[in-house]
Amino acid sequence: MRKSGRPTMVDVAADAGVSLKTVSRVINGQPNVDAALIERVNASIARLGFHRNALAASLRSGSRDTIGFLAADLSNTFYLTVAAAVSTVAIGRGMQVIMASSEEDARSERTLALDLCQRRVGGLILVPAGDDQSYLGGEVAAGTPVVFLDRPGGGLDGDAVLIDNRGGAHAAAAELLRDGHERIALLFDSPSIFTMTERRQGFLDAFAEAGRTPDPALLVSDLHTPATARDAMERLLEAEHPPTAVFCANNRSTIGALEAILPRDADVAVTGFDDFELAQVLPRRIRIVDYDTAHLGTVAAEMLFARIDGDDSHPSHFLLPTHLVDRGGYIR
Amino acid sequence: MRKSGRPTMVDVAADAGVSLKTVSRVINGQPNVDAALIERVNASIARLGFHRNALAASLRSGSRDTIGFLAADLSNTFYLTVAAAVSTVAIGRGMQVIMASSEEDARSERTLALDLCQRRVGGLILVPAGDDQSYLGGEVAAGTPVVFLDRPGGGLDGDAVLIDNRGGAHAAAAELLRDGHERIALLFDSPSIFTMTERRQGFLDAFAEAGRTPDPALLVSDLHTPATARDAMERLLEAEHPPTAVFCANNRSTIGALEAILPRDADVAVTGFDDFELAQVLPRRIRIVDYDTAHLGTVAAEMLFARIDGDDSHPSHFLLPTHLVDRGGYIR
DNA sequence: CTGAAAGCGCTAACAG
DNA sequence: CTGTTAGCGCTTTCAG
Repeated sequence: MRKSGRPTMVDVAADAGVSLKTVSRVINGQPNVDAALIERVNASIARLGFHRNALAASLRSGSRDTIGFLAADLSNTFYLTVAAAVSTVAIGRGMQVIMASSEEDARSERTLALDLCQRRVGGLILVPAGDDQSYLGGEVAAGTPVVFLDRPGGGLDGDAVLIDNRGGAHAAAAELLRDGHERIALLFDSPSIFTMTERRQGFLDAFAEAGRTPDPALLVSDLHTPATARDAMERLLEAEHPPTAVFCANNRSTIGALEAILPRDADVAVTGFDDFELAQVLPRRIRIVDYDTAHLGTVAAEMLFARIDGDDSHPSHFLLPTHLVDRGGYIR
Repeated sequence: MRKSGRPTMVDVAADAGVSLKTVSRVINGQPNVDAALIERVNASIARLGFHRNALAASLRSGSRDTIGFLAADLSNTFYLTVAAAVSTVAIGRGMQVIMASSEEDARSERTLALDLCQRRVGGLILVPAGDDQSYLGGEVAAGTPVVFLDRPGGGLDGDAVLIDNRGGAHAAAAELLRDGHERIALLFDSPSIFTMTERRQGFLDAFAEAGRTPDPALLVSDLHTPATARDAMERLLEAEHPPTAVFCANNRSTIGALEAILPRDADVAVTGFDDFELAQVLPRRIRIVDYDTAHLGTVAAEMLFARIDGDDSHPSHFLLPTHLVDRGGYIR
């Protein structure tokens, strides 16, 4: 009967000598089927090695059984951790996750997001690479909810799940100021990145509140890698008036700063945004603006599923709290 | 015309005043369509905000446009890195990746793998959690290729992409022996894990080749976390005859061992399997059995696509080479 | 170059 | 409790 490889429900029905609909009922666990028939159908399913085609099922029923997660950079541990959390929530709901990465490219983001929509995902968690997501307007209107993650979306009204970047940076800088530091450096990446401007702003806010102004010579931007951050830190340390403290706006900057500070045992207090592996093993104590990365994914997934379940309240922004914690610092 | 939300190709055809088939041709870029009609159809597509339903397309055509990646533990950076590499290859082929995690549970693995097959993935990359994948026999026979990753599968003939665990551990131990170490400890996780028994075997092989036998008191197993590895290392250091070197069979063990060794500045040479973030910043030089994690994913994806493209040669095993490298060790 | 008809494998509606 | 009939949205024949 089966012309092309896999057995279908029609084959099972023929084999079991029942109707197609009875097979469907058995497979979907619907009530009101005679026990003997259930037995017979199950036997045929096993004998033929039948597996239901989920694509056909969802085409007909219109149900969605996957969600999309479009990261900005899947090679970044941060997004991967988020992705794992999203996946856990989804699987708990019997759904699976299609993941993709825009590689921080706005055009890729658009292509991939629309591609996911063509696959009729039930919803989309999106880390914006570009600043305009209005191209998703049609999909959202047609009932595919979108939740922005890590960065707010543009041109589209949607939920967003963000780290409290500004609050965390503010707390870090305020603490350094309270500790009496006069010269505090700031190492950060490109100001075109949302999280970077937020963290810088938190840093500056703390100065403003203390009635202070940071030395512009100590604010270094465009540090994309630990190596560039290390070089920048080395220059600061060798300058005439080196900083007594440094705030690193992401973990790549922190690692780079430490690569400059530790070998020369420089007397500089270090506070960094983002935790990292092995921070515990550092030979000196540093402060970290920490947060629960996985929770970001969990919250995003839960918001998305709430929308899928029909929540049509006004789009909201969730701010993930941060905490200042100690890392490293064992006695040598 | 559109009763339920999204416009369909029928709607586009009606709007453009052409047949359904013409719309299909335009959308799929098939030749032999009048330029004026293409124009008209594209205008209608834009006006209606049409997006093709990829599910319906692949149901009818039988084509597959996703592959499945089933990791053993998506919260582990290793699998996440692999996943990212797989995704990159897939997207380069216009396919997307559905990811899931069995959480090291054989039953979950089975459920999720079969679920992915029900979604008609074009192929499956699988990190076995259990030791029997014969349940996939039917799917493989029906044309869904499977590639095992990190661990060989059981009960099913399939390609496998593995790290050269034994060779890497062998090289590490041989080097320590050449360096004259008499007492070399081995810290590892459960022997029920494939990679662990392979690495232990490589370690033991090196001893055998040198005509030596390791002290059983220095071989510690079942270290699942850095904390337990740290405790084990502390006990070894405080014993009557402490080791002069330690080989840690995974990065959790390495981190734990360092947490014991660094604070007391113990004179123990450290070699670890698996690199880790921040290994560069360590205050002392250690040796690492390193390998290209992403490449593992790339190779697995390429093997899978070769199968999808019809390669029906005998299943093969790919062994990813390892390299001994220095980490850490800046001048204090 | 274009179109009408059939059907992928399943579920939904409505009968019996 | 069971079966028959449509039809999801698209691609694939096969005719014009």
